[in-house]
Amino acid sequence: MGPKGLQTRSNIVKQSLQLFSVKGYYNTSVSDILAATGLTKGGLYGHFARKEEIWHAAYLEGIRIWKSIVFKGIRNRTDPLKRLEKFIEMAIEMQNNIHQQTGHILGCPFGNLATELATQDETIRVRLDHLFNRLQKLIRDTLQEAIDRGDRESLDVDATANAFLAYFEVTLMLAKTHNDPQIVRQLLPAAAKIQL
Amino acid sequence: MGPKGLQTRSNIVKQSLQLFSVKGYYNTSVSDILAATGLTKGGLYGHFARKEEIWHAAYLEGIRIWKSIVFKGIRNRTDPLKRLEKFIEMAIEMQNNIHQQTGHILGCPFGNLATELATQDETIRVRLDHLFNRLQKLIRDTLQEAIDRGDRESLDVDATANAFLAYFEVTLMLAKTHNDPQIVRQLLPAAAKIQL
DNA sequence: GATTAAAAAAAGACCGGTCGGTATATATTT
DNA sequence: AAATATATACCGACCGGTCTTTTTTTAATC
Repeated sequence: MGPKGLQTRSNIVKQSLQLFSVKGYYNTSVSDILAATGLTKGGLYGHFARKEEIWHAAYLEGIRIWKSIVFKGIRNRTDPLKRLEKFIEMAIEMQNNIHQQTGHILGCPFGNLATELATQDETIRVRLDHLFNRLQKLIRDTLQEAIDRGDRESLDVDATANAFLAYFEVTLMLAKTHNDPQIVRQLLPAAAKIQL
Repeated sequence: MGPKGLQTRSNIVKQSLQLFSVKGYYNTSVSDILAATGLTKGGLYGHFARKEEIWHAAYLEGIRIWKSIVFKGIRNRTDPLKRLEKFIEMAIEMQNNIHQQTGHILGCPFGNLATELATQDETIRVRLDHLFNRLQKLIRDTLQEAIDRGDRESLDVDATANAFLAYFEVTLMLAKTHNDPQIVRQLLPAAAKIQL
């Protein structure tokens, strides 16, 4: 695979991620991807054998991007509670960016996937289950670290981590139905402050 | 429309609601509905002109059923906080029933709709926005009633109502990815107790 | 730096199947 | 007998995917 091929493949993944995020998996057709990339069938299927494989590559790319954004402002911060606040900030910024690009509030891409595909595809369901478990563990560990450092009085780490995730997901969902980027800015930090 | 027709129509709605709930809107084909009802195209399209109309009827039926279940154990209770607890109980029971029938945890049907269709269909998005606003108002009013009665010390009604809804939605979503009806029984009341 | 042949990439025609939806004829209720 | 309900056959469009041909890129040679 030469440099040209790699670039095209990368573009397929990028455009597909956008489409799957906005339209969902079933409602995104291969033709949509062709239109977005400017390719034809032959060109596309030279890179991926099935639509499902395109989705998988886009999924991995989505996680990569998400990590890079969310953890960008988090490294080098020693205060664990500040890390959680920064996490919220980055999530808000991310939604705003996507809103500017697409005109839509998309919500949490992984929550969306869970909703659409968890009852349809067992492999995807298991993958998402792991993802959410890891995210919950990350939040729990961060809270525990805050307690150990003495930044916080003791609290129910499990319940608080669940609450944190819950605010996060549902705020994004409500922002989506409300179709208003402002509501994320208002709801998410306000709700998070109850627990932090 | 004679009694026979009414019964057939009712069955179409019932089966479609089941299918849309499990498979989502785009992934449910008219053929799926034909197979579930035992009808043929002619029979079906005598009752509904478009797939979208079937969905709309199923949506209204879904709200009707949801209300009947959730409010069943709520009427005649004067204690507002007990009503919220009963609300949670009924939601758990509902998920368990559906799990027994379908083998799946489906999550909140309205949350699912919001996720799949809010960015696709503006009419549906607005409808769901109203629905969630009403639900949030209902929770706020119930909390305020508890305060007014002196059952509860003063609290941030807005934030607590948002938290309540958040726990509710996200617990159902995690139950879906975890594919375990038990987790609803564990997570939902535990999380709710933080606020109530 | 131009020439060239092999390899990679993309185009385009085509496949069977399914999509949502229609028109008309036939049963079945009323 | 009239009205209602259902079956059957069919429509064009699009679905995801394959196959063969053409173009373009790549790397080695001069």
